[in-house]
Amino acid sequence: MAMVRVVPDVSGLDKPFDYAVPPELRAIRPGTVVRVPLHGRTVSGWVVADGIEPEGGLELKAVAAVAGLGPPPEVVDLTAWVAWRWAGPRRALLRAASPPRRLSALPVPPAPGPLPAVPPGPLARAAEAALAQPGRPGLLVPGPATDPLDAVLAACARAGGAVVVLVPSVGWAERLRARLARRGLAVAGSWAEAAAGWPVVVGTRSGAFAPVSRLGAAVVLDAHDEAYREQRSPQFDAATVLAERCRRAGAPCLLVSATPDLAQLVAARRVEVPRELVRRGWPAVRVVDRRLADPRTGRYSEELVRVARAEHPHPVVVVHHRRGRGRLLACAHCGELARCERCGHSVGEVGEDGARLGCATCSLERPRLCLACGNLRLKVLRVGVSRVREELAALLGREVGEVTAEHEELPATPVMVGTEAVLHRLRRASVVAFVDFDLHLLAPRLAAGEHSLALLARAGRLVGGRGSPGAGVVLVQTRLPDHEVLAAAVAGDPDVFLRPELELRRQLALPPFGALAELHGPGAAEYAAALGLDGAPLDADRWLVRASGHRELCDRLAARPRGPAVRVVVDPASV
DNA sequence: CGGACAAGCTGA
DNA sequence: CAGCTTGTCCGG
Repeated sequence: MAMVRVVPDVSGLDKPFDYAVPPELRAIRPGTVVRVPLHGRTVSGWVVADGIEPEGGLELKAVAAVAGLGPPPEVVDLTAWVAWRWAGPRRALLRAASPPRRLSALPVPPAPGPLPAVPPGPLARAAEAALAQPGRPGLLVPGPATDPLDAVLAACARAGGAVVVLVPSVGWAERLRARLARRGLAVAGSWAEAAAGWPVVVGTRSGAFAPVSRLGAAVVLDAHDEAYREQRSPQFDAATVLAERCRRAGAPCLLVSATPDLAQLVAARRVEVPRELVRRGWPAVRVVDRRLADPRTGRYSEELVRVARAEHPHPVVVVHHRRGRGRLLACAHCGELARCERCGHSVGEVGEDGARLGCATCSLERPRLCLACGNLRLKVLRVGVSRVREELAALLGREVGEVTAEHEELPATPVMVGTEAVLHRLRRASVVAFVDFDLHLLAPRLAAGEHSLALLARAGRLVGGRGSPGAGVVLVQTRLPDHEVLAAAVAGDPDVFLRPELELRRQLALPPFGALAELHGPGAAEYAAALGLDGAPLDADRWLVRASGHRELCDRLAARPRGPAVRVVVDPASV
């Protein structure tokens, strides 16, 4: 009797089990969703392998039923690699690769239409050159405001299988689907259509597992975007997953990013985009040196006030990366930092007028006074968005709106203040001004520079490329005016930052040279020791381990099963 | 995860 | 020592 290996859809259980396949269930193949008996109950699971050889003396139970369609066999194999690469359970990946609801039949695919013509133009030519060589992914680095559509069309114009296109957000996916449909391409709008053979699939993060069985090519737009990183374990990066999938399928993979991350820069084959196209895709960036500014005169430069007062066709967006009002306070009398008495984290002003103090970590609130000396006068060391909004409204003498991830509606005011969320939610601006860019440049994480440059690129998309009609300006207030990130943005050339940064990482043997994993939980120290890797504690129950590469790191992690007392993040972003 | 079973604690 | 809690193991 045929036998299959099944990964049960049971959380906390990351282990395959073997079952016999009764003759009447012959539709079973890797990927099929089945019902199987396990420990006295019947659970769902995925077939991950067939043709299993019986092990001596073990009486196998039989698969109870076929529950529906699942990922194609190549994707099932891919989930095993992803589980290894990010040291996490396979079940979550099989879920991401499966239809959202039970599905037992596929629609009839559309008749193959004519392939779109490759649009003339330098971006399409560069994309074609990159797509001509499978193996390593090709990397295109246009400007952030350069429309990447031609690169996508160049991929779609290649025959030989379905094209998978990834974009970072759902909204972008919808817009791109509509644009491709207008050019006569049949774009899959569901799991079933992708599985049935629609020629183009546009998706977000989980699109890397799209159920296409004949992959022709793949394109990842804004390949550096943090949205490609899964938040739950295993915390895979969809761009890396799709590149590996292409490698296995022998299909070309095209990464497109104005600000590629260093790992992609090393892993991919760079295909040059004409210099002038790149430069025109970067916004005009004005760096405002705040080194000589008196901290007491406020945090708004003359330039910022001038542009905010002027009339513009689109909003002026002021970006500040902390929510709330006063975010860090100290006693004006004794200098003690205002901290939470329960958890020790800093407390900020909460409520309409900031009359109370609240903890963002444990949400405990207390009256606005110093715990050390009882003084009622606290001074604000770091302000939040609400405070910036109040100050700007007073300074400009006009109404100023506020946008954070929490505000449902976008304000209609010509000037608005927001956290980074505003750059995701707004499509167009005349000015994007960063109040304190040093918060980004000096953020305590390895990729602070890359993220800062990506932030400027995103702002550039709102104001438009330099020289394009109606283009605005990105204004950056900083005390680090010579920082390479700013020099790169001003020059419209990311390599000004990326080259020296890559060299620095090489010298320090930091990623992308070598691989890191963060372990946390009460058992982190013990587990770090058991791995036999170079390790260092970060704090009470967080450890960082380092290996020569992912092969060594992931093999060690896979070889040593861990208890629930340790959580593992491969390629941690927070370091 | 969730059931099975063993070992530990409590009270009469 | 029954009756209950807590912990550990295991599932095909």
